[in-house]
Amino acid sequence: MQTIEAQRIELWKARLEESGYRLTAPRKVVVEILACSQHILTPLQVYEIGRKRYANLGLVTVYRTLETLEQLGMLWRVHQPQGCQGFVAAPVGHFHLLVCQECGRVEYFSGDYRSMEVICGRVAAQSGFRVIEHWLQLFGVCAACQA
Amino acid sequence: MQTIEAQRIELWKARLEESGYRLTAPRKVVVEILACSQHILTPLQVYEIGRKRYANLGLVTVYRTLETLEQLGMLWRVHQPQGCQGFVAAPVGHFHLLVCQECGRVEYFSGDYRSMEVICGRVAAQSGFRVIEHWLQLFGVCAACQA
DNA sequence: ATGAAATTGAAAATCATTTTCATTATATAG
DNA sequence: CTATATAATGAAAATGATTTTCAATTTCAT
Repeated sequence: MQTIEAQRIELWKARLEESGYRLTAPRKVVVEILACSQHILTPLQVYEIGRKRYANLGLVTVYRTLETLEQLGMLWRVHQPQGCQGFVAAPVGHFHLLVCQECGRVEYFSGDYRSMEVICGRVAAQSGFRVIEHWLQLFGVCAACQA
Repeated sequence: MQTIEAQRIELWKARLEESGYRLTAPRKVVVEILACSQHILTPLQVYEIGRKRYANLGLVTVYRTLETLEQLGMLWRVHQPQGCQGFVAAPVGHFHLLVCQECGRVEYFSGDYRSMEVICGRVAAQSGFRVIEHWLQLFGVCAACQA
């Protein structure tokens, strides 16, 4: 296959190696699961899916790999009203998340970058804050879950 | 005093009573702390501050009171990259948060409501999602912490 | 192939939060 | 104002997610 997911898997593996991490079997499993998932996955979910492919996988290793992938910018931790344990593939470029509250499906959208800058600038001027980062996230129900 | 904070304390107490909750000493303590705080506070911080005023205060009661105040719409749980245990007073009206990453100070700003609606509408149309809720939050360093 | 170093998984520890439950405080009826 | 039903409390125990520890294993440069 030469899908987006397949490309992402290769990219993530290459990035791990470039960053000095060894390409181990458990790491490959975690990478393959998350690079292909369009749903938010918790560490436990990754562990359970992963064990079907690699029976000896440890939950601790899942936690450690998720942390590494997040630090390297490949994963995002997703915050939701119901909890903040989930991870999804970080998009390439400036995107925001749309999350289905039923099934955890995630879509990426490009916020209006211009107006976001305007808002940040205005808020910075009024508050005296130096604004560093912004979060914009939408929640809803995906097409499949509406049916 | 007849400050905003004093008004908020009275309002929150009244709301608790209206909603059928008893106005107990521990609840008053928690209300008074959070109605006056301009910083994000964790349950443990509320507990520690509260014990100075009411030595017998229990941490469990703090948790329960925070939950109640959140359910009644008076408190917001604040999500941050570093963690999601903090609470602040919910603003009256449609506002977003600006959070100082050094000290946890919070300011409220009104997002551009119009353009937010536009974004939600566009994203809904493109994705097939029914969009229910949005989060917009800015992070930075407040004036005091920059000095 | 070899060996140093990184990585692993199991078990134990930790930390925040929730549940349980006997005791206490509240507010309402009398 | 007192009695009383009930809500609320706090201590202890339980839970659940995450982190630490550590001996055994795997990886990869030599």
